[in-house]
Amino acid sequence: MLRATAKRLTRKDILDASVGLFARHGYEGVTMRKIAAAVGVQAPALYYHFPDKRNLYLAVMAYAVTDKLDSATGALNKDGPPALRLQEFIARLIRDLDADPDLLLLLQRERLDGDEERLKLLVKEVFMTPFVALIGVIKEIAPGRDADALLAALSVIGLVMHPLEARAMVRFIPGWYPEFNQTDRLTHHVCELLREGLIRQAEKTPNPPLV
Amino acid sequence: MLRATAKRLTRKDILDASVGLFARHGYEGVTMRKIAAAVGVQAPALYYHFPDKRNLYLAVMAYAVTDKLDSATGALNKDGPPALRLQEFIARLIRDLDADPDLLLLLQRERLDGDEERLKLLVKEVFMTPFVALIGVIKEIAPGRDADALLAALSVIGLVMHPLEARAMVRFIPGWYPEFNQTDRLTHHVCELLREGLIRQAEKTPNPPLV
DNA sequence: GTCTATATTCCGATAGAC
DNA sequence: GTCTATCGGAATATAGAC
Repeated sequence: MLRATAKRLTRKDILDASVGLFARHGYEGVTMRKIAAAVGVQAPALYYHFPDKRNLYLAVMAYAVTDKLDSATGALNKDGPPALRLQEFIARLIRDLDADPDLLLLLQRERLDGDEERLKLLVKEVFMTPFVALIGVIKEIAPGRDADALLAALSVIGLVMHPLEARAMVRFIPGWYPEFNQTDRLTHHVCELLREGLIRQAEKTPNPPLV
Repeated sequence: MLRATAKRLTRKDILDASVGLFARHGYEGVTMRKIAAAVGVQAPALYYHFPDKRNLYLAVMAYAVTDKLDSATGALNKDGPPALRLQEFIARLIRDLDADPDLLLLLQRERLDGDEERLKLLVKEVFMTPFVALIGVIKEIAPGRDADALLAALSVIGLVMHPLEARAMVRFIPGWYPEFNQTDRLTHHVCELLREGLIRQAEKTPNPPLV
């Protein structure tokens, strides 16, 4: 019940109440009645503001993702050494995704449920600009390997998103501690992995003994 | 219509027809009628084999994930240098996830929709063993950094899964070519990233010129 | 072991009063 | 701009014939 006092609904009231519901339960798992209850009205009131459920969902998606990657993207377009710009991008992306769990959930759901048209639109309006900038920075960092820059950009995004996406499950792994959820720790780990790799020490130790 | 000739249904017929439906549309997006249609029977026939929709879904999950990570896990437990075991694990995991798109989709959906109890069970029955083995190998590779081994294991999984999960969207990025879907190319890229890092060249080039 | 028929509930969406 | 009342359809699940 978001409207304790106000009498009239605004479009934004409905969107604010809907984002979390669609993020947690998905499009099919949310009903117009439940949205209405979350806003504090009866279901038909929603149809004054949105023509149908699908259009409400599309508006929610647009509302939830708009400008959310701008800060991280800005780090890529700054001046300075590309390696530092990349690390600042990672730090900001982790910070912003951690601060907005609904955004992370909606992106995952859209990846699963979006049809070709919706996925193409999401890429065009949200991911294209940061992703292309990320590829550019990676090409600056490793000029000789342009062909793999797109895969490397995907790897960076995966290093950032997967630990956040896996939070609900990984806490059941033995050896997990709540500190692993700290964003600065994840940022530090990802940046160090990108700087040092993971299995360089083994390369330096020729022929480890067979166990 | 899977049963062109056979008269009687088996439990396995229903599971085979259900896996793809739940993977593509999610629990709420699939109806007992649609499952029945895919099997080639009327909906009530399903209730002879499963008590309700929820139990059918749980059986589908168990059926879809059982033993699917055994090959990759086996690579971790072999003899030999840990760095090679890790790379063989990555190669097998990418190969097996690529070969079974329904598995990848179901795991993502369960991560989003599973309640605490179901997530805990999934970790215990599916992810615990390979994940702990992966952590062990990583500790062998980088003995000095045990505290970060869990984060490193998460990173490895993210490097493998994210490019596969993002396939539906990444093809709309300029510069993408179908060859990026080749599993051996992804495997090679991930292993090289883990060996070499991504921004080492920049470290070796002190003070790159400001653009 | 599967069918037809159906009970019950809930869905998205509309009509019309206020 | 929101309400009550309701339509038409589809959902899960059951009953009972065969």
